[in-house]
Amino acid sequence: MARAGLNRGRLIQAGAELADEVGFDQVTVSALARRCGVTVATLYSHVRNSHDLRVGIALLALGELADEAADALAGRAGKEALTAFANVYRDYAHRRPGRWAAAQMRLDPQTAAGSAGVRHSAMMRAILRGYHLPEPEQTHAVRLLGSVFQGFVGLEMGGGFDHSAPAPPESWERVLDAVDALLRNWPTTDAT
Amino acid sequence: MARAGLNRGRLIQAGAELADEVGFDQVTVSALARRCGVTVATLYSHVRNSHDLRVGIALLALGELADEAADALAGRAGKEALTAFANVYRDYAHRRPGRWAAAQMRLDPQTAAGSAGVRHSAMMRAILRGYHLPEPEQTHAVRLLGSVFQGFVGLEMGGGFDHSAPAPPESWERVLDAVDALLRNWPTTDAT
DNA sequence: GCCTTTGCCTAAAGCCTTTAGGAAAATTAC
DNA sequence: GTAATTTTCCTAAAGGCTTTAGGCAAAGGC
Repeated sequence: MARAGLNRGRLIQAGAELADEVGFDQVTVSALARRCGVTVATLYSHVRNSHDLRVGIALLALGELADEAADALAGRAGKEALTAFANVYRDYAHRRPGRWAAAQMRLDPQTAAGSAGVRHSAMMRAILRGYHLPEPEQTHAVRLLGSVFQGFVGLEMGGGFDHSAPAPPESWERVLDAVDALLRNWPTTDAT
Repeated sequence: MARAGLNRGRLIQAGAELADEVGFDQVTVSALARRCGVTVATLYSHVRNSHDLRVGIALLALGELADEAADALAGRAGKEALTAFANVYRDYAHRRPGRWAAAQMRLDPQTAAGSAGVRHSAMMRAILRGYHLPEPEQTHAVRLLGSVFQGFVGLEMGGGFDHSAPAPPESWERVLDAVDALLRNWPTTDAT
């Protein structure tokens, strides 16, 4: 019967590749079975259901992203760290669009807590240490960073920048400059 | 036969309500037909297909959002304008989660050009006029604004802030303070 | 009252999901 | 080396959602 030797890991890997090729929302149990040269029912012995498959891809993506970010962060601090980290996100989104979309999936609290998502916020906090923000402001700053990265890449990928002139990379650079400047000069609470 | 008197407009309106109730990706032609007490095939005389329906909801949402934003902007400038505008976005997302998700849909260039999306960027530019940025930087600033708003609300809605302490509204306020400060003190290109 | 438009329906084909139950290959155990 | 077990895969089948084709009936204009 010449079996392909599939298992959960291989399947999710293949699912991630499929996502990058055709888009995350086109990742269906049927399409994946077709791609693996196997009947649909087969996949259900490796994966609980469609949602489980998608969550698997999301966790894979979050892990890869955290690994790359950790690598990029090694030995860097300040603006250099900020830029390196941000570029990992953006580059990953361009290089693996389907996986990146998967990483945006809403996960239930349990799953999220066990995901590489926690590593991500830890790294953002590490970057912020180089900017010496007062503690109560750190969380706000982490959220700002996440918002800017997520927001910019999301808009860029979604074609939100396709109608105005400057190419995204130029804006990206200026946005990172701006965020760096902001972190170095974080406004105090009593500002009018 | 006691007909309900449906037409495209009413259908898209109902679709928007359905989206807010069960989530935008649960908006299916079948579900909408069920909700309207009509057979599935009926909807296909009002709407080209599933995608067309979703695009319709997206355009409705973009229009509503632009209207509300324009209202909020009237008679305001500077930080007041920035805050009012930003709050319209965030409030809308909370009040109409399904529509907000619809508004994030990727539209093909044609459709996007004819949508209220252009009003949105015009309003952002109007806000920036109060900050007197040099022209080449304006577009970058518009993109930063969009990124922050989109990013923050997206993360908040996606549960990305559920695991750390301060409630989102507090961070939102601080983030808006920070963005205001940044716009008032936009870094020059030659900064190291 | 007739006619056109508009709203709606039945029927049917195609694809995706998911479960149930069973065969064959690969692995392990004696 | 063979027997038992586990793993991988399959056929079959039921239920949903999408979309097209063709036709009936209500509403409204003339």
